[in-house]
Amino acid sequence: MKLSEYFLPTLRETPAEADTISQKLMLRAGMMRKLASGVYEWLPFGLRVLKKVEQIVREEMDKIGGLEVSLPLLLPRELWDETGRWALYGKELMRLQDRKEGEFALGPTHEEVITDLVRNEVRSYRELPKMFYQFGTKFRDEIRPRFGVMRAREFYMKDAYSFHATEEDAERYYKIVFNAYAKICDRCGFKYRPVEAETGAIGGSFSHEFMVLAETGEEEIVSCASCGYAANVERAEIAKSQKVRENAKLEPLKEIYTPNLRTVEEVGNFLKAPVDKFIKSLIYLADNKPVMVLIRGDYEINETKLKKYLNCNELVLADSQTIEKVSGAPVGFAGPSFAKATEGTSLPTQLPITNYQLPILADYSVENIVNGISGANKKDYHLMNINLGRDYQPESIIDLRKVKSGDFCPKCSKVLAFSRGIEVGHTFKLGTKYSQAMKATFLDAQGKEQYFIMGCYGIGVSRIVAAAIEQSNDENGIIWPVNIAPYQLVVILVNSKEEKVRQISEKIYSELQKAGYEVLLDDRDERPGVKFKDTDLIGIPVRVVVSEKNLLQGKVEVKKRNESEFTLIPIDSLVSEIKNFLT
RNA sequence: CGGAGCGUGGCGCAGUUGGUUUAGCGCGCAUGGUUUGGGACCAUGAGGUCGUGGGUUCAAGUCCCACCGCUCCGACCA
Repeated sequence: MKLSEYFLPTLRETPAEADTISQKLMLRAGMMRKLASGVYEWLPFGLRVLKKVEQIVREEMDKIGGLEVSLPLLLPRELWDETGRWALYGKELMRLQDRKEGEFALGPTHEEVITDLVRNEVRSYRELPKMFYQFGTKFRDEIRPRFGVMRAREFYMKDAYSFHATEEDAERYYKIVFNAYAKICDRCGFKYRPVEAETGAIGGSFSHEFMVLAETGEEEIVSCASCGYAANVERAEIAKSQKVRENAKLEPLKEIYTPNLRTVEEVGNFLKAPVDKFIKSLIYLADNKPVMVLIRGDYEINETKLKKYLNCNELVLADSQTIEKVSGAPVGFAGPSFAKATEGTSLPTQLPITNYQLPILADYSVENIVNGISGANKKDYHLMNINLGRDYQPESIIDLRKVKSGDFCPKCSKVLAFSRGIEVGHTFKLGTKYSQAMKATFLDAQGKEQYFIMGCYGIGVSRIVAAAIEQSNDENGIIWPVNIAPYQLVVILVNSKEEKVRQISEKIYSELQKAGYEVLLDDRDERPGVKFKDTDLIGIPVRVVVSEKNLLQGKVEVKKRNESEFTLIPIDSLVSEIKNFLT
């Protein structure tokens, strides 16, 4: 492609809207433009990268037996009612009506559609397994689109769905997809890590996310260098600590006056007590029903774990009125014990120790707190020497904690390391969640009706493009990994008016093309500085500079984008030597 | 949805105590010329419903009201 005939609107200045590196560089390099919040146009140069990534993904899907299809974007409500997701998916689902007021959604994912197709067309175990995949635009009305195409409302994705006759086969195939995803990340030149993840709105029994490692990533992950355990922090389990409270001497419960002291920190300073003596009592509304959750003062609740345990759709911290209503005290004084003690006295005057109107859940971390401190459910009072079993009793004691630096690996007890990543792929083992809801069955070898066992597997193709930039750039611009570079080579004419320079460059350009390379020819009537700056900005892996000076020796200059040194190569051997620069 | 901010040629911005009545600057763009190894220079020029609607006023980019859009922080979310 000759740049003089191309459309590459590069920008010298960064548009004010951009915050992340990839977004800035995609705008500056003329890859995309924004049409609305979270909605982008892909320009020729950007689309070329997108298509490169798409092709890598397609090849790897085809290798593992995937069958490419193309499913509609406009999805009728009825299908989504079958699985209940019309109601459950929430505001993220873009909804619209047709002229007859029929309701539709713009597809955010296609489990319903593909399951409908398969239940209508696949009857026998003999036809299984089958894996269908597609590339297409997905719509999700993100609450806050950001980071350019990384969290957009409309984005380009590969989604795949597999159907199996048995659990074993589904798991066997899950591993195959997992390996294919790793291969895709390898080919895209990523430093990445697959991690255990939560299944979220898609559902299913287990899942993995493929994280491209980047400081700027949205996701936080933990990993264990010793045994290889890796998980999204949302998911990461906590190793249960040893019980130490046996034989501990229980001091009498005391009520103490703590005027206007609400937080663990304030009360801790006041009482000169360490934070790990505190039982933090949080009141949540789970689908509008209040629940109290206990955790040690220096830890935080992992709301994903809590939500999963409660099996609720919506989980929010309760508002102050609710807190006052259920605890009997303003915010800051709630606690798990509804036993009564009077100030200065040593014994509870009255049990019961639980309040049955308010279910109480506790994290493992409170189990070992002996003679702890909590709110007294009374304005300006806290309780000292509160003890599990004697003064309060949660319904269950489970893992509700968010991992924290210094925590140990749940598998091998070594210290966990924290890092950040960009989620470019997600694999789910779905089981029969969708096939049961949609009555999708086949006949097994015994002639018996069975539900399909399913898996689903997504890759954010547009997100991969941004992730690649996020992971590989410098102050001058993008540095494309060779496999997804829109062009591998650029030939620059130092002075495009020099007849000899022009002739030789055109010749080199066409020879390189004939040799199978994707080449840009910068034949614009611009000064060399402009061309060098643009070449660096758009990140072409190797540049060939043709100048009058070097032509005198019959040579051209070849330089890799990520190196500062160039090499002079005789024109005659350029085509044969160029491959050494592309590794 | 809560908090904050912004909206002025393609991009980045100034102008906002109302009043040089033709709204500026830099970049980019067009034409001509000089240049040609890291974002050149000179000259000439094109390009603006000052986000939208309403109001106040002799007079509104500037003040008031409403709305829309965009961005950031948070909550939330594959």
